[in-house]
Amino acid sequence: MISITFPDKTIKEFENIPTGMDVAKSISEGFARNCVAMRIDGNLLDLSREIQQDSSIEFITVNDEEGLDILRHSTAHVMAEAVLNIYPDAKLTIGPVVEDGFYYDIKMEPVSEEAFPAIESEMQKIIKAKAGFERQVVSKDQALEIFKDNPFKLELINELADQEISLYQNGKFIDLCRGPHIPHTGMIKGVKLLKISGAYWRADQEREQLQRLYGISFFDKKELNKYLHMIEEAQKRDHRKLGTKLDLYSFHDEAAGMPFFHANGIEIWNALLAYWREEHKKDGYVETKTPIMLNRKLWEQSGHWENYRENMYTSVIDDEEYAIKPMNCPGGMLLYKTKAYSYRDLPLRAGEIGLVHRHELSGALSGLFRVRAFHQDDAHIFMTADHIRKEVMGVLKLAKRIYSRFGLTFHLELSTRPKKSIGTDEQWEEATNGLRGALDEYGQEYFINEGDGAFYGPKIDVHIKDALGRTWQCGTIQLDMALPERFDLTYKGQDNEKHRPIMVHRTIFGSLERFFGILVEHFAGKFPLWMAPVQAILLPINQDLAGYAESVREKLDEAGIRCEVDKRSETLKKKIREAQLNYVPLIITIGDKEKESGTLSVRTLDGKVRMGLSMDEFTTPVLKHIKNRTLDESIF
RNA sequence: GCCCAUGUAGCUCAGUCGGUAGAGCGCUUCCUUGGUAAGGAAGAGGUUCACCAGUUCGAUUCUGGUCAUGGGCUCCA
Repeated sequence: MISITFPDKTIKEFENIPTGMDVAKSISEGFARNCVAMRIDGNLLDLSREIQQDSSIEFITVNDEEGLDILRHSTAHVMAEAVLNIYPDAKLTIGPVVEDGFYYDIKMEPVSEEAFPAIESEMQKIIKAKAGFERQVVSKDQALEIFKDNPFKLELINELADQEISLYQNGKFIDLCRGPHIPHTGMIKGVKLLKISGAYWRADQEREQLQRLYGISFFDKKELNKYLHMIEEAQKRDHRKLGTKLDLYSFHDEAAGMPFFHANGIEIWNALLAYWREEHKKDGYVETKTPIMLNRKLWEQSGHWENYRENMYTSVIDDEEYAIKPMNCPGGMLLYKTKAYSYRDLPLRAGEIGLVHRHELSGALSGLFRVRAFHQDDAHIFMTADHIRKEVMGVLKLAKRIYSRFGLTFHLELSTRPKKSIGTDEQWEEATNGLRGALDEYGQEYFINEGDGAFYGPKIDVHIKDALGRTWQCGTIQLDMALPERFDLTYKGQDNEKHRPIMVHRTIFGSLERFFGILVEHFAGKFPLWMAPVQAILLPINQDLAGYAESVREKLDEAGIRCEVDKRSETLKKKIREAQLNYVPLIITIGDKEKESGTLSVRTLDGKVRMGLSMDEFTTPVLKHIKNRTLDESIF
């Protein structure tokens, strides 16, 4: 007698060693409804396996993330079957689970999203049939025979080891698969096809173009609706839409990938930069500026001409070839070389808001997130090996200060020496240990990407997390062992000998344009007071008061509050509504009472109204709030 | 760069089975508006439907190409 304890504590006893199907059957009998798969001795398996008597079994329930992945992978099979039913000539390739759902790459005639309803209704038929997923193990030869009409599967099979090729069958549909799968298709309750795109077989541009169908599924229809609602919410804060609505920036065919910033956008931009400059000054940075166009010879010296040329914009001037900078570093090298340095001058922290241009592939462009012209908040820190730990710590602390100002959290990743790299083992060890030491001392947990560093040195990447939980790589701290060498940078040591400084490239925002876009989506357009393009709007309740409102605007403007008057001949109700929709933090109504008493009546975005504030009672807390750059919504 | 979709007024979009275009918002003017989420009326606005060719008596509509945008792929030393 063998007993198995199910997740909901029920116990089922078996006469013999149970098979997975026995377990599945007892689940369907009501012993544990939520079971989708099991883990035996640590291996994730479906419910169609033999169970050893001494196995340690753990069940994966629908609430587990793993359970959801199994469901979605099974849904990919269902989708593939549905596609085959509709397009018999289609050839399946692979169908994995991804972060938000699953996809299946299929060789078929290109289809558009118009095909989704038909595929979805075909999938519903398969789901309603509640066919069980059955696992079969066949020999390689048998597998080759079964999939003889599908060159992609044949390629996959031929790469597998000789024994144990598993197939999964639900109804008549059979697919090559490692598993595991849910017990039967009926467990798929909410399913939706999301998008379609082209993809290459084996991600190789030279090989067949496939159709990649994306979908998502849940154990519960409500979960699906919640997910679809979340997508809708994310779309509402799309920075491309909000940029138009809030009059921040625009894009034009005449300069693809090069954003135009409007007056409102520049107010935010300037607020960001003013803050950046203030924080960097505190940390002992100096600010520099280098030209955007530099002679080819410089790029040859830096190595960019050899390695990065296809991404650079070039031009010929007076028979000399020039390139627009894709990075700021070579210019920074020239700056360093204008002086002789003593060890006492180090560390030297030189920042630059540098405008760079990179000719990204046309298909890669996307709003402010992927552009061809952008500003990097770059800085180069020149130092000795002894400085590494402290300097890197300094950057981490600075990054934390700046990110938390926006309510952004972050995680850290350390990338180590790649296969193709320059420098000696000792140099890499010293550099990597420096970064690791700084990370350890900083104390926040970090991930390690072995071999993911740049060829010229190891790096720390900072990934921020926005209000929707999405992550973005913004900050980076890269040690560079190549450029100081190529440009023969030196400093005089205590020993009166020339030494090679160590250099770090670092950014906090990364690309200002991209960070701007992230902030728009993070705040959903509702910027904190210190960043808001229009901080206060004055609404005269009738046209006769427009002149007085203008005089108030001048006073507030002088006090340092960004302010506008809505002079339109509209009702107060409408003006307030529109100011709210544009997320103006301070909405001030001007009527005769206010004019007579010289006071202000202010409505904040939380809907609270304060009447009869004197100019001082208004400006003092507002200016303090702006100066503190707080996220706190309450001002008074 | 590759695949699919899209490109019509400042914005969001409709439309023309081929006969030179519409709505709402916005804008202008007038009337209104005296206190916290959309007041009313009239008017202007498209070098004519991204651009360039082709078919046609005639193209915004059909065909081809180009450019741009969106979703992916790839790329992001």
